[in-house]
Amino acid sequence: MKELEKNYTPHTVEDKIYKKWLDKGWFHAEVDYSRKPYTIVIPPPNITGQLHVGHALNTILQDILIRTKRMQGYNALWVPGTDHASISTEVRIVNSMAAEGLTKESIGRETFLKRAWQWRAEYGGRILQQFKKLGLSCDWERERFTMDEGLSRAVTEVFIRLYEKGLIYQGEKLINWCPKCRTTISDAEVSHEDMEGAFYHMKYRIKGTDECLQFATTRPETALGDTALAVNPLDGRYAKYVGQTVIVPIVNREIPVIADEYVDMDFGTGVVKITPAHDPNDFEVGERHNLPRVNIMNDDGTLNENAGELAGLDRYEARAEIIRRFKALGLFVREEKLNHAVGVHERCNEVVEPLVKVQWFVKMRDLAQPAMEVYKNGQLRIVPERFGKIYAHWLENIRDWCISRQLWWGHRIPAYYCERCGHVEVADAWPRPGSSGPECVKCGGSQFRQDEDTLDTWFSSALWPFSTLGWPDNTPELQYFYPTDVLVTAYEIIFFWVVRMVFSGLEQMGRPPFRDVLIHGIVRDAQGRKMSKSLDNGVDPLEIIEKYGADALRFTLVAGTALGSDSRFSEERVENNRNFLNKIWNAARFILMHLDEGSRTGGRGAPLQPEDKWILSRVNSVIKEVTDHIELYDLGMALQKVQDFIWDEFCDWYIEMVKPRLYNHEDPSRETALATLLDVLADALRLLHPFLPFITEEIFTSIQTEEETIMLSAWPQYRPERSFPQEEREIGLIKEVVKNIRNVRANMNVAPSRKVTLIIAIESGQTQLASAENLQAVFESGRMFLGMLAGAGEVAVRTDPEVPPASVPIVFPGGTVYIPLSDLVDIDKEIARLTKERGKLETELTRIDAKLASNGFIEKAPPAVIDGERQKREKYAAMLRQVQEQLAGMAK
RNA sequence: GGGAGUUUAGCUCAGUUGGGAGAGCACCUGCCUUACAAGCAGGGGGUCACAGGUUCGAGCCCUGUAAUUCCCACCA
Repeated sequence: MKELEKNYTPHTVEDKIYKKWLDKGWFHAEVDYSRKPYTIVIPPPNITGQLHVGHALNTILQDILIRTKRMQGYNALWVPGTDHASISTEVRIVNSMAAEGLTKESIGRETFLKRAWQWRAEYGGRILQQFKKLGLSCDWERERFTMDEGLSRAVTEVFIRLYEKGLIYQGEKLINWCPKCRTTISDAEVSHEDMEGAFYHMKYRIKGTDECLQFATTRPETALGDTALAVNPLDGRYAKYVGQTVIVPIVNREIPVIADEYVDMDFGTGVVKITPAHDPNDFEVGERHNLPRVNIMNDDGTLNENAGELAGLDRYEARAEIIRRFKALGLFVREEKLNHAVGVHERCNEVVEPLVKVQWFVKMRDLAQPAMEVYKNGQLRIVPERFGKIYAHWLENIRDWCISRQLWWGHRIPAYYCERCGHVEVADAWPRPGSSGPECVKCGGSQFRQDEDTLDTWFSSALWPFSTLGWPDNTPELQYFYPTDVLVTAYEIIFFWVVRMVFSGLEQMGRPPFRDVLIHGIVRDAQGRKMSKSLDNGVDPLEIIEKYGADALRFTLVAGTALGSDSRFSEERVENNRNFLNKIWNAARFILMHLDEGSRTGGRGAPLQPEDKWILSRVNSVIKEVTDHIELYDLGMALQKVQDFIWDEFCDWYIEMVKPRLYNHEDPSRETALATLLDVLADALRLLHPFLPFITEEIFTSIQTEEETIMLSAWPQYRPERSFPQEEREIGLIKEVVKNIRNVRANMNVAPSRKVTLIIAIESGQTQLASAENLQAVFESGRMFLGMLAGAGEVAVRTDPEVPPASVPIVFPGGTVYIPLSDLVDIDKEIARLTKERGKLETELTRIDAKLASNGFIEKAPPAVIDGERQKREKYAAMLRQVQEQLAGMAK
C-alpha cells in the first residue's frame, strides 16, 4: 500500500508518469484490423513556435478525445508534427542574420538553406518537447515535419497532378505584394484595416481643350501608371467625353476616357482613374477594355523607371511629390479626410501593394465545388454549426489561390524552364535523371533551370492529413487510418487551412480528410483581451505548469468553456482548480487510510446499503452523461459533471455517510462500503482521466493493483442493473432533511457540538416517495446519518399524529421532523424562518392556483404537466398547513 | 456594406427540443468535526439588455431597438 502525501504535488509525479507511458509505448498505434481506428492529426505548430495557451487548449482538447477513444477500445492514433512555416521562419532567420550583418543575398541560397535547417534542428523540436509537458498522448514515433522527404514528395506529386489537370497554372495577374517581405502573399494573408487617409481630388486636362476632368483618389502616386479615366456609361454628365483623350502630366501619357459599369455615378465625381497594374478593380476594367498595364513600382515599394522623374522615390514620398507637382500644374483641387480600409500583410503589418506579376495559381472553382458539396450533404460536419457558414461563405467567394512565394525556405516549385526558349516542364526533376540528349520538346535545348520560387506554406499543410500517413505511397497506415475522425482547430484558420485540407483530401484521396471539424475559441486574458506581445498579457503555460501542474492547467483551459466561444484565463482560476485536484487526492487518501489487509481484494461482506446503492446509481448516471457530452464534443460540460459528482455527491455526502461504517471494524458492511468507495472512485477517475491524465494515473495505480495503468483501462459503461431509483429518492430525502436541520441549527446559532433531539413524525398513507412503512424504515436506517451529518442526539421515529409541544417543525413530503425548542435558543429567529417559509409556499401556491384556474392551461397543457402541477399543489398545501399550525403554536 | 456572436447574481459563465432562475469565485456567519482550512456547514444577492408579438405559460420561439465583440468585403 502506498502512502500518499497530504497535499497533491504534481511535480513529483508528472514527469515520472509521462516517462512510464513513453517507455511502455502506449501512445503508439499500429495498423490492426481487429480494432476500429480513431485518428487525429495535430495542427502542426510552426517550428519557430513557443508554446502558448492557444496551443495548449487546442492540443488538450485533442488529447481528451484521443484518450477517451483509446479507453473505449479504439485503436487511437494521434499524429504529431511541425510545420516549416516558410515565411515566418524565413523572416526570423533573416532577422537573426541581420544581427551578424548578413543578408540572404550575401550568403546565397544554399548557405541560407543550410542555416535554416540548422534553425529547424535547434528549435523544431522544442515546441514538441513543451507539448509533452502537457501530458499529450501523441504517437511520437510518427512525428512528421512538412519538409520531410516523404511529405515533400507529396507536395511535388500534388503539384504535378494539379498541373496536369490544368488546376495549377502560371499566369500574369494582379497579386498582393508585400514590399517588406518582398514576396507575393495570398488573399487570405491580407487583412484589411481601417486607417485614416485622405481623399485627393485632382484633374487631368482633356487633350486639345482647356477643359479638365476631375476625379478623386486615395493613392495619387499611382497616377503615373494610369492608362484610362472611366465614367459610368449611363452618366449623362460625361457621355460627351467618352472616347476623348486626357493627358497624365509628368509622364505626359495620353490616355482614353472610357465607359464602364464599374464606376459608381454617385460616388466622388463619378470619374475614376484606372491603374490596371496597381488595383484589382482597375485590373479588371483594363482586361475588359484592353488597356495597357503600366507597372510603376519596384519590388521594394519604390517607383521604377516608368515613373519618369519620380523614379527611385519611395511610394509614400512619391505621393507627396505627386501632390506637390499637381498643385504646381494647377491640377490639384482639394483633399479631404477619409477613413478607408487598407490591406496589410498580417504577418508584418506592411501595407500590401497590388502588383501585376507572373505567378503560379491554383484554380479554385472546380476544387471548391466538391468541398462545398461534402459540407452541404453532411459528410463533413462542422461543430459548432455556425462556423459552417463561414466555411461555406468563403468557398462561395473563393478566388484563385496564388501559391508561389519569392522565398527560399519551403518547397521549391517543381517547374523547369528551358534556358533557350523558356519552355516549361513540370516534373519532380528535369532533365529526368539518367536521361541523355536534348530535353526541350520545343527547341531541343538541354539546359534547364528550376523555378526560383517556393510554395505557400499552406500548400503543404493542406496535404497534412494524408501526407503524414505516407501518401503518395499507398501505405497500410493510409488505408487504415485515413480519413481521420476529427480536426480540432481555432476558428482563426478555417480559411487558411481547413478549407484547403478538405479540397486537397477530396481531390487526392476522394474522401474528406476528416469527419468532424471541432472549432474552439481563443484564450483571452482575465480582462477578456486577446493575448498579444504588445500588451504583454500572454500567459506562459510552462510557468503555470511549473507552479500548479499540467492537470490544473488542463482543467482550467477546458472547464467552463462552451463550444466555440472564447474563454478568459486567470491564475486565480488555476488555483481554484488545483484545489479540486487536492480534493480528489484527499478522497483517495482517505480511502487508502481505511484499506487494510484483504480489503482491497476482498469481496463484499454484506449486502449493499441504501447509500451504497445511491452512489452507485448516481455514478451510473454520471457515466452516461459524461460519455454523451464527450460524444457531442461538449468537453467543458463533461468535465463539469464529473467534478460536481466527485466533490458534491461523492466527497461531501457519500464519504461522510459511510464514515461510521469505516470506523467500526466490527460492522459487517464495512467491507461493502470500502468496496463501493473503491468502485465509485475508480469509475470517476476513469471518467476524469482524459482531462486530468496525471493525477488520475497516480491515484488509480495506488488504489488498486490489478491494472497497470488507467490510460488503457476500459471506459466505464452505463449498467442498468446498477440503477437504483428507489434508493436515489430515499437518500435524496435524507439529504433534504439533513440540510433543513442544518439550516435551522445555523439560523438559531446552535453550537455545532450541541446535539439536538429529533422527533420524526411520519404521516399515514402513501406519498409520492413511499408508503408510511417505507418512510419509517428509511428514517430508521438513516438515523445514523442524522446523527453524523445533522448533529442529532436522540432520534425518535413515530407514526402517531400528535404534534410535540414547543418544537420547531421541519416539513418534508410525508412527514415532519420536530426539534424541541429546549434544544434550540432563539425563538424569534425561528418565527422569522417559518414566516419566510410560509411566504415562499404561499407564493408557489398562488402561482400554481393561477395556473390551474386558467382554462387554457387545463385544456392545452399536456396531462402529465397538469398532473405534476396538481401534485405539487397538494404537497405545498400540506406543508403550508403544518407551517401555519406551528407558527400559531409558537405565537402562544 | 454584408454576416455571425454576446447581453442572466458584484465578477466569470452554465441554462439540452418553452412548464417551479443555477454554478464557481467574491461577500457575510459559524466551525482547526482524526481525508482535505487548497477544507466543512449555513446565508444574503438577479424586472434573465430594452420594446413588442406568438402561447394557457417565454431566460428559451418570432419581430424590432440598443450596447458590445468578432469575421468577411475591390467603392476609386
